[in-house]
Amino acid sequence: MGLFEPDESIFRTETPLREDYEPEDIEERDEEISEYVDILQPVMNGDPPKNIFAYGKTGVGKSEVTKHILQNLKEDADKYEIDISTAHISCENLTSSYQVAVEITNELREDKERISETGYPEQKVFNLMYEEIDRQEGTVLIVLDEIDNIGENDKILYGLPRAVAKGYVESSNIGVIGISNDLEFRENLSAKVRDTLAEEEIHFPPYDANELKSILSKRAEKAFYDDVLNEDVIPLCAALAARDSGSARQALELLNKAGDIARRNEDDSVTEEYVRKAQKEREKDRIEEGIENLTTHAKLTLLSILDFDIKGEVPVRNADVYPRYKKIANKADADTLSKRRIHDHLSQLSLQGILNREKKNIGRQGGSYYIYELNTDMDLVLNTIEQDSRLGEIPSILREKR
DNA sequence: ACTCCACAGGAATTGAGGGGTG
DNA sequence: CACCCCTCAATTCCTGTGGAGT
Repeated sequence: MGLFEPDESIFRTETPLREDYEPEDIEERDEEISEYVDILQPVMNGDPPKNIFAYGKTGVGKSEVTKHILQNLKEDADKYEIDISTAHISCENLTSSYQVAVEITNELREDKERISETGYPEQKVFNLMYEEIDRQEGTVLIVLDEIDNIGENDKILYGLPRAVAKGYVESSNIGVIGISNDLEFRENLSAKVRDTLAEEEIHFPPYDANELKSILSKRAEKAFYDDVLNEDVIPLCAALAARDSGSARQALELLNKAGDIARRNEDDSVTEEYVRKAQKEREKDRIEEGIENLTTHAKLTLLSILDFDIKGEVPVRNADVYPRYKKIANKADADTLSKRRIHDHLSQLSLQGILNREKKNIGRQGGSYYIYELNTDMDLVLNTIEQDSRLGEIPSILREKR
C-alpha cells in the first residue's frame, strides 16, 4: 500500500469550497448584479465608463460579482467587436499609490517586462502606467480590489480617473472600480477624490442565514458525496457565519474544515460536532497566524504580558510592562525599543485580539491608561513563538515557570 | 464646576534596506 | 561607482482627554 491513495468517504472534490473557486452562477446577488449591468451598459456604446465604488464587508461577494460582471461584459463586447480590456488588481499587500501604480503597470505588461517595485521616482511610475494604459485600445476597466489598504495615500485615485481629461492617456477611456471592505474609507477620502471615484456606488450587504444556506447547499452538492452531511450541518454553518460576519467565505471555510476533520477521524459522515470543532480550529489558526507574523519586538512585548500572566499578575498597564519588556529583550540579546513604541505594539496586539485591553481612569492620581491581559491560550502563544529562533531560550524559560 | 494628572495617540522625522540610472 | 527613489520600523516631541478629587 502506498503512502497516498484516493479517499472516497467524504469529499468528491474540495474545489467548490475553496476560496479561489469561481462558480458559474453567482447566488443571491441578483440585485447587485443588475446594478452593475445598468451602470456599465453605456460602455457597450463606446461611451466612457463611470467610476464605481463597491463596498461591503469581507466575503459578501464583492470580488466574485465584479469578476463575473467584467467577464460577461468582455464576452458580450467581443461579439460586437468593441474593445474592452480589464485589469483586476488586488491591493491586499499594497500600501501606497506608488505600489498600486507599479502593480497596474505590471498587470498590463508581459511577464518578462515587469518593472521593479522600488527605485523609480513616483512620477516616473505614474507615467509608465499611463503609457501602458494608453497602449490598450477602447475602454480600460481597472478594478482596485481592497483599495482601502492604501489608506491616506490616495494620489492614484485622484490621478487615474482624470488621466484622460488631463491628456496623459489619449487613445483609451478609463473606468475605475474600487472595492473596499472598510466603510469608513470612503468617508476619509478627500472630497475631490470621493466625488469622482464614487460616481456610482454599489453596496453589498452581509448574507443572512438563508442566503448562506442556499449558497452552501449548491457547493456542497458538488463537493461532498451524497448523504455524507448530517441534516443540520449546513444550517449550522450558515447560522454561525451569519451571526458572526455574514461572510460566505467564512461559511464555506467552516464547511470545508468540518469535512476535513471528519476525514481525519475516518468518519464517513460530517456531524454538527465537527462543525463546532471547525469553528474553534479556525479561531486558533487565525491567532496562530497573527502571532507568527509579528515582528521580533512585538513577540517580546507579548512575552512580557505572558510573564505577568504566568504569575497571575494581570491585567497590567504599559508603565509596568515596559521594564519587564526591557529585561526580556536584554536576555534575548535584542536592543530595547522606546516606551512609545511598545505602547504601539500593545495597541496592535489588542486590535488583533491577541490581548485584551480595558481603559482605566483614576482621575487626578494618574489620569487615564489601558490595562492589558492575554486573550489567548498561553500554550498556544508559547508553542507558536518557540519556532522563532531569534528569541533563543526565552519561550522555554517562560514555559518552565508555568 | 473646575482642576490637574499622566497616559494615549497624532505628527514629524530618521535611518537602514529594498532598488533605480548613468 | 555616486547619487537618487520609496518603504517601514522606530524615535522624538507634543497636544488632547476623562474623570476623581477639590
